Amino acid sequence: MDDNQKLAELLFPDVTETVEDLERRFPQRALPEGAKVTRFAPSPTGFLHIGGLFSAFVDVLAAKSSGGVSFLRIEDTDKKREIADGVSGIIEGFRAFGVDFDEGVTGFGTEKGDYGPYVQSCRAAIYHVVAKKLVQEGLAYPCFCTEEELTALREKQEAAGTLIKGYFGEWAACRNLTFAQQEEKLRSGAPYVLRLRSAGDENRKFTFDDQIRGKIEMPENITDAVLLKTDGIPTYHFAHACDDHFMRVTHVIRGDEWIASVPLHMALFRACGFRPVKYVHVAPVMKEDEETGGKRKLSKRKDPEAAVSYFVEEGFPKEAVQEYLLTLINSNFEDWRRANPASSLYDFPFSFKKMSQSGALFDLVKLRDVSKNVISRMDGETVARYTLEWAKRYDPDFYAVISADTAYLTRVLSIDRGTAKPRKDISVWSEVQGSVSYLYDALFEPDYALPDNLSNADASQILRAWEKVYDAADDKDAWFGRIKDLCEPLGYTPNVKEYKKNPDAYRGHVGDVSTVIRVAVTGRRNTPDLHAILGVLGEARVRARIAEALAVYEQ
RNA sequence: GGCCCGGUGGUCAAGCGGUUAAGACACCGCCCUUUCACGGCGGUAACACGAGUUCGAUUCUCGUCCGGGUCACCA
Repeated sequence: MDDNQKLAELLFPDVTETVEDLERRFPQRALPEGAKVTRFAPSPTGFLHIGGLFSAFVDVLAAKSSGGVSFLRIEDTDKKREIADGVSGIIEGFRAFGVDFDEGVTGFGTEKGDYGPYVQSCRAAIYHVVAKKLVQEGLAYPCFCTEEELTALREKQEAAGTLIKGYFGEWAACRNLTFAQQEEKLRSGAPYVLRLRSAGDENRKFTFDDQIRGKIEMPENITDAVLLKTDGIPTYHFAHACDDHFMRVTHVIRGDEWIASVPLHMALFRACGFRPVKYVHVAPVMKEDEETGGKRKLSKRKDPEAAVSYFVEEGFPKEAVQEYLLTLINSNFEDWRRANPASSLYDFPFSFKKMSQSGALFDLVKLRDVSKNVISRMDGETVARYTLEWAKRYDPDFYAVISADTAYLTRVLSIDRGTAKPRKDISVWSEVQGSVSYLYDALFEPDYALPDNLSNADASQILRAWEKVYDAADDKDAWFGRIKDLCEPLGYTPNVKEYKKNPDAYRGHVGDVSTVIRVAVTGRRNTPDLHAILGVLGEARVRARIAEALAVYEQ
């Protein structure tokens, strides 16, 4: 038994399984040619960032569009940051926005799929099998340096002005310990981390092919990175190599802050004898920074809209957020959507290459526009259902009013909807109340102010005349015909063009007459189709409101 | 500082040596219209800078500047 062998036994006496065993336990996936296997791997912070949603979308899009598999893995290797239940919030966020993984964690303590466990803290045994093999092959070694020693090393390098900082070569004190020294330290119970024995050469470059950016050339990794921390838990880097290999991931989609770690990752895959994955480094979602006038990453602390929960609270339909994110992912999405209004977004011919290399500013204004269009395509019933759902949670008072009669709500929200030119005035559910309040007596707060060219006396005269001819049974044309008939006797013209040609000849035109009726009935100047509103309100309430308005104008 | 990435209108972006430099959002104007929201038409507005290469550069090369990332027992 050589020293490496002895060291491996000393370090991992309980590990009996081999890497070959693992290869058999997690066989190659039986997938069609070209199928992509992707994963989204957040830390369980209980918080789903909009950027996370963004890259998760890329994960499932890439998998679905290639006949592959996507899964959710939880990276909880940092016990210092651990919080009680960090996964439920994330799962909830995904559910709210319709992201559906094929495998992986499905809730706090639950998961599905054959390549698990999908929570890293449950995979210690797997990492140790690989670690043992690396030690046996002399590719990893225990390092007993203390935090203070490492700090001192950093300072020395700083002072010496070394170009590369870190634990490597000459600086790596524990790299060349003899077996006897290692054994002695170990037997004395000294804490240690396991480090990679790097075979890299700083003067040698390698290139890898990023799926978005193309070829990137970098110097090889030379540092002896930590593989297992003192507590035996792997670092992100080592876990990445082991997990993405045994979970048979083909494409690692992650934030571009990881580009700098690729040399290490390549070295790790090589040392472990794993076939490297393909990398897809996506740019972060940015936000305009008022202070500097520049761009910065959307920040969890400073920006409420960094959390996906913000969008559900504000009442953005999930479809709107999906569509908007898709436009950021592939800018030709909008054109495709226009051509395929009814298709599932998963049918979109998505491509890594079309993704932007630089971070896109998250544009709430554009989101609202997308949302407005998304909602305009829904029928009244759907809008009612979503509104109810939203209000129930975020606006109980409004919910109490509208939930009393959902059929009525549907009629209210069907006004000017479902036509060739549907109404586009709602972009978030929280705006519904403002746009329909006048259709509820409990929410009705009329503003009887008239345009400057109309006096209270004019209004009263018009309302009194209209009251007499109003017939709730009229269809729209007949109804408007009666209003036109009202015009001339009162000194208005039914012909707007005529009025514009000769304004001094009239007191006003049909528009003014209609406005008076509109203001009296709805308490506002701007509304959707008045005839439809009258129908929804019903004759009794219309007459009551006219009376109320008259009381104001005639006082 | 070393290494890496990026830089087309206010925003998201097409573009891949020759274009009047698309489109969408926002903004402005006009039209349509009983109001609004739509819809239609039009408008303002961009290749960071400097050298090359080339008959010709937004496109290729180099440099400068600016922005971003990374150099942990965090991911």
